[in-house]
Amino acid sequence: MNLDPTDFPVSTVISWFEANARPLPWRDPATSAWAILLSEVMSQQTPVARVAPIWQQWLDTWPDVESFAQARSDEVLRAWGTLGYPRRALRLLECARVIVARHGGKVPADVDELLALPGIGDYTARAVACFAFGQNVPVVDTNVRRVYSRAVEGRPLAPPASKRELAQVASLLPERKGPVFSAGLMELGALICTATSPLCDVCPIQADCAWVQAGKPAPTEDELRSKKVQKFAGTDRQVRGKIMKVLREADAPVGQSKIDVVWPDKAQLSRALFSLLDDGLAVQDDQGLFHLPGQ
DNA sequence: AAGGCGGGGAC
DNA sequence: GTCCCAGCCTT
Repeated sequence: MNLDPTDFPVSTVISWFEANARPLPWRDPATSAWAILLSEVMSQQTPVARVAPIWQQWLDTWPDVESFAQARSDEVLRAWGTLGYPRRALRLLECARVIVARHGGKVPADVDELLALPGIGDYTARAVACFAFGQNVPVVDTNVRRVYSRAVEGRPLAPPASKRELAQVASLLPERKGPVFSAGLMELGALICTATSPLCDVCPIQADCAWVQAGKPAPTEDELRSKKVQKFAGTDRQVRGKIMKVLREADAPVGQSKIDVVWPDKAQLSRALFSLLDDGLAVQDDQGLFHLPGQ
């Protein structure tokens, strides 16, 4: 028994959000479009609670896109710290340089122009268009997919991201208050309609939720099979992280011996190191020493 | 469509 | 230990 999208309790979500929104620093109305873009990129796969303090420090160091565009890669990677997926930091630097070089230092408001920027995909482009420029475009992140999947389709697990969901979520958008509605959907997914233990008892749209009405069915075997969480312990990703930590904390180029101690499997260590060089996250100088990229 | 890519906190 | 997180990019 699905919920007809035209019956989705839009105004309930909006009023719930206005009463329960977390005071995230980038929700200050004075936040610039660049600072909002920065918050979105940092929040790609990193919980917002970890992002907030780094975001503040970052803007203290580089208050605007022009100043950041002149930063050196090694400064940027150190400021990024342990937010994870440091390729995002390099793409952010490229992104800022494109905004300065091709958009006169102004973050573009057009979704297609945003999509053309390095590191900006379907979610982030629309989040910036919506939250920085007030446009009524669908903003679909993991929270929105989960809320839509449960409340409208009665399915316990959000399906893998697809273009179809953009149209589905677009069909829910109200005429005027798209941005606050989208922020509300995301917040509902982050605080109430959570992945593992949703707080249905205090959910403002519980009475309309197709999943609740269906008796909160568990995921089917097929749905579970399509999930599959990624391992971390023992993967190249973990080894890369350990090497990057050495490079971030070094005040001079380091020799192979400083890298050898972070991981016992030499073949895997070598593979991880080469992949970092390939990604431009590490550089080897003419004496064979390793360091973060400069420039 | 699938798989790689960090790291920390909740359980 | 497992699971998740305001995804993006390449293949």
